[in-house]
Amino acid sequence: MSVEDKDLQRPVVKKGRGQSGSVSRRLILDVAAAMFSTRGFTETSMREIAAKAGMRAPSVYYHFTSKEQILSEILSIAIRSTNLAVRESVRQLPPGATARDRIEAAVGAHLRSLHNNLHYTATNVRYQGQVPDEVAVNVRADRKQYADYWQQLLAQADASGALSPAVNRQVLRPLILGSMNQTINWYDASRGNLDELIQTVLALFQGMWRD
Amino acid sequence: MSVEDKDLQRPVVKKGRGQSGSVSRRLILDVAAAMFSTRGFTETSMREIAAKAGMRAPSVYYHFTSKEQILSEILSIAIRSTNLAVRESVRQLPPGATARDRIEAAVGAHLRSLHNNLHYTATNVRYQGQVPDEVAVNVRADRKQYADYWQQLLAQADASGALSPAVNRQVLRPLILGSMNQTINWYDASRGNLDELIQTVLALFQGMWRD
DNA sequence: GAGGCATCCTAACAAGCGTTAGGTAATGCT
DNA sequence: AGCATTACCTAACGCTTGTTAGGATGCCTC
Repeated sequence: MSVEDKDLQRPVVKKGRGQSGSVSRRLILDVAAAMFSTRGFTETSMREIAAKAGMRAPSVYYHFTSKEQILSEILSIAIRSTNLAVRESVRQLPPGATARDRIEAAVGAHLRSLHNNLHYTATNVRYQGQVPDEVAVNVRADRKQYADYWQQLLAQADASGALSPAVNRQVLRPLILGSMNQTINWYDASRGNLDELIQTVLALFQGMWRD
Repeated sequence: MSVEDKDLQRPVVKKGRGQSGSVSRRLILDVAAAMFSTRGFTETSMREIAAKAGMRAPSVYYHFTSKEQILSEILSIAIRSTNLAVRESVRQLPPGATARDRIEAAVGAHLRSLHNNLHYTATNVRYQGQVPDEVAVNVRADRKQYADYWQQLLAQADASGALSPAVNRQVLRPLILGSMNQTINWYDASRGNLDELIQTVLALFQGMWRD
């Protein structure tokens, strides 16, 4: 499953003189995500985004009301797809799964989601510190929801006595999530496949468990 | 020891109509680092940097040849000070120190250096993926030198059989360094003091060691 | 006290930015 | 055939940007 699959159910109707509307929209998001994640938001101009999408800058405004809306939508897609993938992977665990099983499944799903929709998630990681404008209030809500889910996973593990007493509960979640997110800056297939990365992360983090 | 101490040996001479030259220079670097790390490089204008340094934009060009030179200098200061602090902390270890002792000392020194000169190092972490222009060739050299030092520490640990066979050697170094660097995005004193963070990181990474 | 240098200033430039206004071509519907 | 709608276009706006040119001011030296 790629980033988002809505408006792909009905056969795409094509009017106008260019592409179908939803196709162009998605194309703009794709090229914008690619440029935002590599060059940066302010460093990428609407004219460049438009050019890579096969149109001129003002035409982009037919699909989006502003440059910031493009960013906001990219961030939402990134957060929601990861959120969904992680929850789904935990949900599919067998009934007898322990808290540790759940967290390890979540780690794998998070890393897989990160590197599958790399441009979207990399944009999100890059602009997690601060979104340019106040426009992204819903983005902050999405982020909080995902953070809360992890907090819940960790709280369950803690309650079941699975966590090592040596790790500070206050820093564990951001430390784990930050470690995984940072991999988008350096990891590529030349360092081994994704499963190897996941296994190494799980092995490295073994210190979080009680013995 | 703060970020850099050169031109503080001779008594600062004051001519001209403003501050001493080296004082203004350093002030510009400080305010620029603060703004680059929080708002971003392109998002920060020369006029804003100048205003926070108590002058007008063109006056900045008396001290620096371009905006990118300011960034380049901030990055160099960040990398070199961390490089120095980490090597120094390893060097001060007692003679009988193991490879694991050395790496754990390096982890502590790296985190301490990160959060001591936060604005400089945060700027460096933020723009590690790609420095805006080709100007930063020396920056890349500094980075490589530091990365090589870590590679050497890890190679020694591996040679002495200290590393767990479960961790992939290809990804260990960027994974560890990235995990630590990412802490600048969320860690502050409200989550406990720095020593607690260091202890938790060391505890979390326990999985990298054999048994 | 005059010259020289260090440190700032004002004014202004060209280029690029996000965005708006208003027009045009291509398709589907009736 | 004609109309409405969709999806693009060109032209241009006001604004901000990094940077340069040239000048003023204050301290130090002789």
